[in-house]
Amino acid sequence: MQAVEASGATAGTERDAAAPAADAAVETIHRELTAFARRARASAARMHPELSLVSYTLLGHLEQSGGCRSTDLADHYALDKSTVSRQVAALERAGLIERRLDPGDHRVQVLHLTEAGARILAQVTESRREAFRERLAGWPEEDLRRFAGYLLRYNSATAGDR
Amino acid sequence: MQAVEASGATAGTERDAAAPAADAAVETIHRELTAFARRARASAARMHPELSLVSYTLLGHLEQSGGCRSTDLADHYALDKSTVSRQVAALERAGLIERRLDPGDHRVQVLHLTEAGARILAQVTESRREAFRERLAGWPEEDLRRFAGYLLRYNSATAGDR
DNA sequence: CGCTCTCGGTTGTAGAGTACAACCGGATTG
DNA sequence: CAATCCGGTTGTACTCTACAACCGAGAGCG
Repeated sequence: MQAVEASGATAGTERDAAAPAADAAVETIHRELTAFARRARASAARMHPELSLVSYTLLGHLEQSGGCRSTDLADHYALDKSTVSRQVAALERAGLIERRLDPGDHRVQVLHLTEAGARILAQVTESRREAFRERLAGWPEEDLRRFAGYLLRYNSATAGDR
Repeated sequence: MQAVEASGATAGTERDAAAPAADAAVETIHRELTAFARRARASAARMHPELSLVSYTLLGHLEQSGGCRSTDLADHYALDKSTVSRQVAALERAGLIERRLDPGDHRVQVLHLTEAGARILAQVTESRREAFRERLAGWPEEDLRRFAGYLLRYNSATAGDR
């Protein structure tokens, strides 16, 4: 890896006089992930006023899973079922998803992307991906792969408890 | 680096038949950062009911800068000045910060951490850091350093436009 | 069968975070 | 001084979210 180090950023707090380098790294990860998170919503909203970050991830999950229940979404994203219910209602109103009654159990409604929903999702995904690609332009492929791997590892470690 | 790769996670969408590996990595980064962001607020709130993610970052900036104006905070975090105004009001009400009139310019009020504010901030930082440390336990130091570096690089690239 | 319990989902209510627009009062400049 | 700029506050409205109460459909049991 190369001159990433002291690129100013928010690196201000010279911490750890005694702590090992690993602690400094953890601190940086903490700070930078936090900074990213704080901006994500607003920037997502700015990029695609039509599809909030939550709606986007919900649609994404629907696509990936090929249809699932509201409860599954709530579990997966650690959201209250009422929240999901309203989000889903909005997405349905917008014509991006549809509900199909489960013939086997009349309590459940299986959610599916509509054609329009799939289209919008693909479009937003592409535009988001493009934005990321731009920001990551110039990174050596090796670094990209490693970065992706780290994020996967980090998120999967935290999937449960957060 | 080691077996981070196909750790299942959300890596589901086997994309890129034709796309280079770099694209796959970008896609993963995109997905995982998004997932992280979506959870951050709620998990932060769960961890420290007393200090929201925004309040936390605001206090952090105050500490780092050693006092600044509301406008600076708004600029730095791409927030509306009204939002910052209310956050600041709340933080002041809670006794975590104080306003000092700039003797040179009676329009500006320089914000400073109070003793209590510094204490709470340190406490929350420590607890957050501990949570991160736990999640990152077992990572080789080399990976931690690289991960931190990547995040710094990523965030500094996006600092302006987002 | 009928009663209770569980479960998926909706609705009522409330609070945080945010933006935009209008405004206020001190500072700057012509 | 008048016009303007600038830091900050207030009014308003909307979204996201949680919690709690509720509804209707299965499931288990006497």
